[in-house]
Amino acid sequence: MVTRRSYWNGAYTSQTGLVLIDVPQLDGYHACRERALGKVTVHQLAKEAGVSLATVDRVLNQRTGVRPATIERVEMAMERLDFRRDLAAANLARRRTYPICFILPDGPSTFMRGLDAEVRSIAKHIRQSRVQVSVKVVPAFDGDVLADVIDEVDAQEFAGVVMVAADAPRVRSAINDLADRGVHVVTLVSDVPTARRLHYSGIDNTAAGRTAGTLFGRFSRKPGKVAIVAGSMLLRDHVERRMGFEQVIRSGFSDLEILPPIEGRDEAALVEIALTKLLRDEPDIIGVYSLGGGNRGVISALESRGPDSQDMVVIAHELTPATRRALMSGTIDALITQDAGHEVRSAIRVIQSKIDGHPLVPGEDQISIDVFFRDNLP
Amino acid sequence: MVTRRSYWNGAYTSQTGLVLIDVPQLDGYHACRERALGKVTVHQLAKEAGVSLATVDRVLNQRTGVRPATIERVEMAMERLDFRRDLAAANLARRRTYPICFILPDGPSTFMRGLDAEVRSIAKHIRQSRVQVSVKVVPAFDGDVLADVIDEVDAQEFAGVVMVAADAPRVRSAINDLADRGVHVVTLVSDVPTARRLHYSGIDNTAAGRTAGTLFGRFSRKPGKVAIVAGSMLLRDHVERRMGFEQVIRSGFSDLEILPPIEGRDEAALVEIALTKLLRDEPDIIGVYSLGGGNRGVISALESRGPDSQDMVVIAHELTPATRRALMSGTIDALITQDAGHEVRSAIRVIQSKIDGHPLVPGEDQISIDVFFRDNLP
DNA sequence: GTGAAAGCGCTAACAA
DNA sequence: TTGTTAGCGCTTTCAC
Repeated sequence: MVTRRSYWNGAYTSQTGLVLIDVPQLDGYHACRERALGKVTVHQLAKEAGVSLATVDRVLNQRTGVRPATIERVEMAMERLDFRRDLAAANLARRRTYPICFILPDGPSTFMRGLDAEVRSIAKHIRQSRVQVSVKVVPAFDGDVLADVIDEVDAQEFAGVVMVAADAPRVRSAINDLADRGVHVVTLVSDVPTARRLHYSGIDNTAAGRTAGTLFGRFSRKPGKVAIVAGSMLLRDHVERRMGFEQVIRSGFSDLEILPPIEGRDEAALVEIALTKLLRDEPDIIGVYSLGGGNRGVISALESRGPDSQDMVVIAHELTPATRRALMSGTIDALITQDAGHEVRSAIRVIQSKIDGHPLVPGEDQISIDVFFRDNLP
Repeated sequence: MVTRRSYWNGAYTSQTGLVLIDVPQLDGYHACRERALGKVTVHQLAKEAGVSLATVDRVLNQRTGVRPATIERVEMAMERLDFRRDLAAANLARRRTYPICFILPDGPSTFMRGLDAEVRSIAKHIRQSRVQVSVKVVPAFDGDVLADVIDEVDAQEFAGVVMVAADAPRVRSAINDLADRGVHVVTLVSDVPTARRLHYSGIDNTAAGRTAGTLFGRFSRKPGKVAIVAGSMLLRDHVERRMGFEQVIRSGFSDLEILPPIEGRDEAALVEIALTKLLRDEPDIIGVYSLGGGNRGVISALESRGPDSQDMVVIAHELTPATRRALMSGTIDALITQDAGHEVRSAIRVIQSKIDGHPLVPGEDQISIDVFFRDNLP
């Protein structure tokens, strides 16, 4: 029998070098079982404190009308019994539901259509957990309509609103008004950091742009010009990606010159025409960075040029059937993406835990930037 | 007033181009509110079907002892009322809990210590949702002890077991036995694909290795040799990463020669000595790929060499204080990582939904490969 | 200020 | 084969 210190904490003894700890206390092997069976309830808590259920509940929910001395007694008892209230039971008794509204942009963007589909799919799957999801679709690239729609949201009807937010002044104040009406607002994919939204569920787009910049710089083998293709500069995500990209290229790869962006409003045909023209006019272009809108147009423009495009460095955002194909064929070198499903689920959980008044499990709100090459496509 | 088809589905009419849909049916603006208020319960269902609560319950839970005709009647009523049972209420009545045991490797690995801490933190945060997490720590790199510990798991005590699994024959059969005893087994970080585990919660390590290979190949500017540093080849994760890496280098970057791996068992000191020696003996080494164990040793070996290391391509796995610093300082060029918190939460959810007999929300079990450069560190 | 009692939506004895 | 009834753990009237 050997006794030794383990690397992390505490000591253990056994031939197998095994240790079993109940979380968070280190009270030995049987801790788990005891706790599992002897779940402490409000009844036991009331008995221990020598008060009634109602009083326990008042203390638990910090309601008024309880003598300080009584509060003290209940809290002591909670401490002694290691009481934790059962959230599910509490919510059942409260008949609490989570009515959430998603506001998503309409338009031809494959990414946005996918996001929409994701929301509906998730909505369907979580209806048994009292989450009721509605979806509103608004015209893309129109901050005023978006602001109108936000203004129209009935604060009695929805506890939370999740939106792909355009960063326009009217939108910002509409978000603030909505928050003031007591609705939890979460921005999705594209943020309005200066508005009083509860949370932003999306990637750090500046970091994503920097990632694209690093990849671009290190993949390219000769000096030259870089074409940028954007959807619109109304959504902050593209603005930030471009900024991050420029930061890295300017500071680390000064032999590359970034051209002014083509704004294609997610319309593949427009993008294709504009990019084809640009590639013809500027023979020094050594690569393309597509911020996310109109990828199909980028791909067409590149592929119809033929072998000239072969040694171009092409980096794009979002994983769609088109970009996947282009990545496999070599037209695109790397894809920076975000998992729309993660973002939607995370947004819902943030609102849920806010309503529950229960802290979010740490990290539950983190959305990471995915990078794909032809070799690691899922 | 304009009527037009939207891009995704159905039609909408309004000046603002706004549409509000309840999921999943498109039954107009008020659908959400109606459903929110008029939640269908087993009582209403029983009344509608003209049977008792108990019978409804029998049908709902597919218990025996109900006449086919009665089943039919209840199911028709469910259909008619669009009934969905409230999972939380059901689990409350059942007094269902989720006792889950994590089996994690001991040892100096910063990643594993972080994983351990993550499990404990998450465990603490989800206790109010009837999830009871225990942690066992076993010596790393010892398949036999791991198998013993798995054999010792009490199937009455734990509904699920999550483990960082060594891929050894005894471990595989221990997992199968455990599964046969009715315990849901989830592998974490490193898989045993041939065992009857319910799920693997971790990244695709072959794809991760391929990603490393692509980055390495494209970042390197001259032919030469590549040093590989591994923890141990008992865990499948390192084996697979190496395989993926070699695939890409062999097929796409044939001017690079991969050296046999250094096995450091996560011991920084050992790794440092071995790598220092290797770098001295093989002057043609143009870069290092560290599969994940002993990164601190890799960094020390590289940094103590001084300026010679500057133009080396260095790719490593896992984000720790040491690798973060090295990435910032330029010693490491890219980091391939996994989010331990995501993996742990995902593992728990998979087990929970299995116990609930409720399908997992799609994508909830997906773990993505993160790629970090100095420019996009979180 | 405090307590008794009736639910929340579902399950599970135990009868019938 | 079916129904009645008493909970699960917590909240919430409404009395005292």
